[in-house]
Amino acid sequence: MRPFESPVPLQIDYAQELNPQQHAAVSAAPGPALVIAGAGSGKTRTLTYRVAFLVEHGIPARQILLLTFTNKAAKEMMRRVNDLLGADLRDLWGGTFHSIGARCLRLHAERLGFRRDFTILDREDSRDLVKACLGEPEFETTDKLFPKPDALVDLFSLAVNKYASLSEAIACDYPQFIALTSRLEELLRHFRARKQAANVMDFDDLQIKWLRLLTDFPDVLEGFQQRFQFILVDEYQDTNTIQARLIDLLAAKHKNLMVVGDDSQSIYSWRGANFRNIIDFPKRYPSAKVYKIETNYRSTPEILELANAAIAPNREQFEKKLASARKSGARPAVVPCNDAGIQAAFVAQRIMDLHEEGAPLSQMAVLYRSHFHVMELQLELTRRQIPFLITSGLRFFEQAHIKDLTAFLKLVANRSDEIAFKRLVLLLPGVGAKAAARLWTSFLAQTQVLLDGKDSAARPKKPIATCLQKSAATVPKKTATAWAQFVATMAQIEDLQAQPSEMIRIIIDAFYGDYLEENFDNYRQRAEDVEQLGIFAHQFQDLEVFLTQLSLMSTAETEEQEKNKGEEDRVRLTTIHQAKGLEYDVVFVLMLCDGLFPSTRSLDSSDGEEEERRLFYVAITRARNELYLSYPLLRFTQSQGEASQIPSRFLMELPAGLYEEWNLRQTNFGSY
DNA sequence: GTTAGGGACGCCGGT
DNA sequence: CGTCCCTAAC
Repeated sequence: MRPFESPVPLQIDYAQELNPQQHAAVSAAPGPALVIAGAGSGKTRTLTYRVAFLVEHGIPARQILLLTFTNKAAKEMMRRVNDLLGADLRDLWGGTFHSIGARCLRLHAERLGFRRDFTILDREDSRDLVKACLGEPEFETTDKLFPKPDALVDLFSLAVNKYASLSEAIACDYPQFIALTSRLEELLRHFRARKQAANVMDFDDLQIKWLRLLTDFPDVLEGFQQRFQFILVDEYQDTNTIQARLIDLLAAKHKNLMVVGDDSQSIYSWRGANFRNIIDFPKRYPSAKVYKIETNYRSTPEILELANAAIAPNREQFEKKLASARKSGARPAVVPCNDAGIQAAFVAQRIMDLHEEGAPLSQMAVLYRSHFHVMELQLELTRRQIPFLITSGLRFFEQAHIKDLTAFLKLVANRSDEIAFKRLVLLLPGVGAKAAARLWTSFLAQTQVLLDGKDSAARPKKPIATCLQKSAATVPKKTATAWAQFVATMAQIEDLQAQPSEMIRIIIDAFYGDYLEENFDNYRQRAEDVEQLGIFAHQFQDLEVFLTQLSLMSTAETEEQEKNKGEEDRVRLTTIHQAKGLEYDVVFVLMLCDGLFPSTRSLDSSDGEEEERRLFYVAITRARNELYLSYPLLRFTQSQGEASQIPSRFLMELPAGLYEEWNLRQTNFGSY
């Protein structure tokens, strides 16, 4: 394809609104391009303008595919393009690899032996299903060392994400299970068969089956290649092997592929991300143009210098030098504290001081390596009544009560969903694992009674409630009342023809409200959450779309809902992983002790330390104006009680001139 | 034979 | 804070 010639006068003055490096990338000629965009250099801005640039040059929105790390990022970019151009971007496909995968798979599920109304399993669901497989007679074991369902799910997932066979994954990452390889392979076969029978896909299936769809069905591949003439990928450094192959296949025809990333911010190798994808991109695409964007608009020179020094020990990276465009500010502070309690007190006090000087709480963030590092601080903030917003380990919709509710909807959408079914009947008093399994068998038989005979497609589906009714023989006596209530609820919601918010209303009124009240002390809080879910559901007319969205929404996105609850000014508490792409005026990084950050478990592999260092780099570069790096000298541990801590090796690596060491004892220790 | 409740232990990260 | 295992109760 020839370089872009503007057929019409352009609305946007690109050279004016972008710096020269950004402008070069945005106006790149068609063909493969790699954009190395350092932290805070306007990566999102560059991608946004690139989309606008394409649209202005007459590329129809439906021919553009935009793959991002979160759905929120995709939405945000499309909104910004819309603001820039006023163009209609509804036809532009933008989202995460998982959500775009789900979309493609829905179009062609039959080719892979699934129906297009498949539902999506989260990690817990997968674990439940693996557990169910382990309950089959052939897998019964008394071996205490046999891997737990959690470990099995991890193992199966890692194999997929590394695009390796199970035996390769075992040999490479779980050598302790080598002797079990053939049994585990058999188990995996069962697990897969059961997923297919239940018409469900887990997160990994949304990638691997999408890839299979493209490799096994040339006509399908051809269709997508034809459609997606321009492909843009954000956060390319965090793609795994499958995702890189997906992109390569989709772009193979037109080769109009622009990938954007920062090799220094690759922090997801533990879930299969392959950092070689970005390093080797120029080798895979010899004609690729490489653009570097190296001006940082976010951080003060002091913070940026510290960041550059922090990442310097890493061997493998693209040569680049980030320079700050900002005026000088305060040097970052390194703050040793006696213990985690003092550390929490220090952070809380500092937050209060800054807030009194006029800094909004919402512009401050506390970052940490692992969720449990923040416990003491939560207590301290609560004690001092400093409002905070925490992105905890559990996402909103992974909470039991939210999952209970969605299980109703999932079963309506996909009556083969064994996992949803069992979850629901387990809510009933007197029903445990055994009764649930019996009920499922009998329910399954009932749903299939109508399938014999001819032309099942033309026949109206037998209502779920009727199938349940006919399974009632296997219900324990004391469950009878609850069972009737359950069946009645199901009868009501399946009449509604895909009105998610209506369904939720009925489930709460007819069944789940009572259940919450009987089973939980904090039922009010939980009831409020499910109400919230009902409100969120208002935006959706279509049940499948709603469920897909819900399954694939990240923590950050669910918080959008939370935010609407109160406009209160709050400090942000988050893991570094979840803070990716975000920025704050003031950043605190906690628990910089060797063994916690870098974490011991990451140091098994030689690449582990480099990845932890990149994580440290990501943490530092979230800060605009002020940065505090703290660690406790003593820490209470499970095994040894009070143990003295060694400061993180990442702190030791920093040249002393780049930070200021605070001594809480000498200064105003009393107030901390 | 099952289910329900209580106590002990262990924790990296997330679509 | 949540999962697992054990034991009491049905």
